[in-house]
Formats: sequence, structure tokens, C-alpha cells
Amino acid sequence: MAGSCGVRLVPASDANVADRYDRVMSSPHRVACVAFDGVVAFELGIVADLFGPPRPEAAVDWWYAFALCAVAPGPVRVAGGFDVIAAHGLEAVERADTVVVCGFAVEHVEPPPALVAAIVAAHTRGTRIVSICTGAFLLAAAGLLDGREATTHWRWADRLQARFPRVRVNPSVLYVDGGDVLTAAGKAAGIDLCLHIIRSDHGADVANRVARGMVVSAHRDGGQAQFIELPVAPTPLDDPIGRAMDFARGRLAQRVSVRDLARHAHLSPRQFERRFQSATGLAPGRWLTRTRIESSLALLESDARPVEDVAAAVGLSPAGFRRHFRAHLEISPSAYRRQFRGTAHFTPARNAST
DNA sequence: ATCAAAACCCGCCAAT
DNA sequence: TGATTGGCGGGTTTTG
Repeated sequence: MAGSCGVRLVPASDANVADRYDRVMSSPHRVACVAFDGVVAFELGIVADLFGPPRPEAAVDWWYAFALCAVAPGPVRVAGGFDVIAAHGLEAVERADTVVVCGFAVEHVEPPPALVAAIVAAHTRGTRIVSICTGAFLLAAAGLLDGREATTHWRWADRLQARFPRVRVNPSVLYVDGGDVLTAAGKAAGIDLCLHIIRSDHGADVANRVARGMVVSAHRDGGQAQFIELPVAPTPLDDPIGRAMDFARGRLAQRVSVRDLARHAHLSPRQFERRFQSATGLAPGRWLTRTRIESSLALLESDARPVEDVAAAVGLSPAGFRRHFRAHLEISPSAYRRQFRGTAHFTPARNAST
């Protein structure tokens, strides 16, 4: 336990704070992240970084204004044992268009009732409410998740369900978009949800550009099941595109075609094309080859299998594999293997192009 | 390295 | 009337 490690993050200057405050007043969309003692800094950071700074690479008319707020302006002791300064009190929640609640140690931390009340009031006014990780416990306690599907960190899913039986907890997705209330699974899934929000507000292209800037994958899928130690009941994604993606991942070696995917999704090829494009910002064929290349990386790193076998395992001919690999990574498969042998898994953030 | 065939992508349009 | 859908044409990319 790091009771206090002496680190202290403070606003650069009063002028800076005033400037942000003005942006909060003038931006068409204000995101308020609520903080209280014991909140998790990592997730605060995600939200602050995605919605806070201007993002020229997004190339959009407007960007979010971000405000960190607490019951009252001032320092908040985060879970890591250092302080962050909330520049705003609850009035920022009142003015927000989106309110984000980050995770906290649910067994030791009691969120301030005034804060919870402010969030409920905001929801009643139609404000979009978002939780990351165990932040869902706050929303559930406030009754905002009653009768709804929601998710949280897989390690806490059982407890969320037990404590709030009226919530339909889905432990195997990265996030749930319930329209006015959105919940993300643990930790980094917050990035996925924030990108999803940007995707719904600004479109897939913008989300892809932001994702690239953050060096993360723009559209992770497959849920958080892959991170769970104990097997959970597989809950198939109910949207046809997500299903098709799962389907494709499961049989890359069989050389699935876009036509196959469309058929599997029960959509006409043209319509599948369109839906896929708008969901991921990528044409299905391009996504397919990108997925093939990405899944080949792990094989190249961990296996000594010949490149030809790796190619076959991801459904490409040797020549095609080498060609695509080069096009994506600007390096040959064998060179990649030499370079990354024995190192951590590496996933390139090449999404929008190709 | 080259090339024909196949697959893919996407604007457009008419029909729901 | 506006949104969604499925088919077509044909330029582009991929395959073998």
C-alpha cells in the first residue's frame, strides 16, 4: 500500500484552469469525469487523455471539453496514493453532456452521496452516463442499471450481479452501449469504450485516427473473455457484424471470403459491406487481411514453424502472405521473426490505411 | 516479374 | 419523405 508517495499533480497555472473552464463553457460537448478519494488514476488518465486535449489529427469541427470534478474543487487522493486536483465541483456535472465514473476499490471506498445524487440528477436530465471498470458499482447502486445490461471488470462481475440482481451483468464483453448509460469492462476496456463514444459522435474515420494517435487498436473485439482465467458462458455478440468477425477469426485458416461472412451474417454482400464499413471504418476484405497478418505475428514470435505454415494458418498463400506482411509492416516475415523472437507481443496500430 | 481471372470495393439507383 | 436495402457497373486489388 502506498499511503502517500509524495507525488502531486497540480494544474499548470490559474490561467490554464480558466482556459479549460472557458472551453467547458463553450464546447458543444462537455465531458465531466468525477473523482473522489480512492478512484483509480489509470482510468482517469484514459478519459482525460481521450477527451481532454485538442486533437488536431481528428480533423473535426468540435472536440470535447473535459473537466475533472469532485464534490468540491480541490485535491483528491487517488488509489495509487497521490493527489490530483479537481478544478471543478459538482456544477460541472450539472453542465456536462457526458459524465464518466471511473473504477474504485468497491469494498473500501464509499463514493460521496452528493456526487451520486448529482449523477442521478444528470441522468434524469438526459446526460449520457459512462462507467469504466468498477465504476459500474456506483451506477448500479444509484439504480441507473436496473433492468439493463451492463458490464464491469470480469473479476468483479459476480459480485456486481450478486449485489444488484436487477442488473443483467454481461461479463464477457468489452463494453455495453445502453444508449444513455454505457459501461466498460476493466481498465483498458475504458479505451475501447471511449473510442466507441468517439465513433458514435464523430464517425469511424475519426475514431480510427484517434486510435492511431494513441497507438491502440481501433476496434478490439472478441470481448474480455480472452482475459478471463475461468471459462465463462460464451455470450455471442448479437450484432451481425460482431458475429461475422468472431466467425472469421475462428476459421482464418479456411480462407474465409467476404462472401462467406456476408452469408454468415444473413446479409446481402452489399449490405454487409456497408454495415461493416460503418461499424469498423474498414472494408471487410481489408479487415480480413489485417486480421490475418495480426494473428500471424503471435505465430511468428512463439513458433518455429516455417513461414509457409504460418501463412497457411492464417489463410494466405506463402506469396500472398509475404506480400501483405510487407505492405503492413514494411518488413519481411522472417526478418520480423528474427527481430521479435522472445520479446513481448507486438501489435502494430495500422488501422485506417492499407 | 508478369498477366489473366477472380475478388473486392464503392458510387449510384430503384425498390421497399 | 427519409431511411434502408439489394443489385449493377466498373475501377481497383488480389490471386494463382
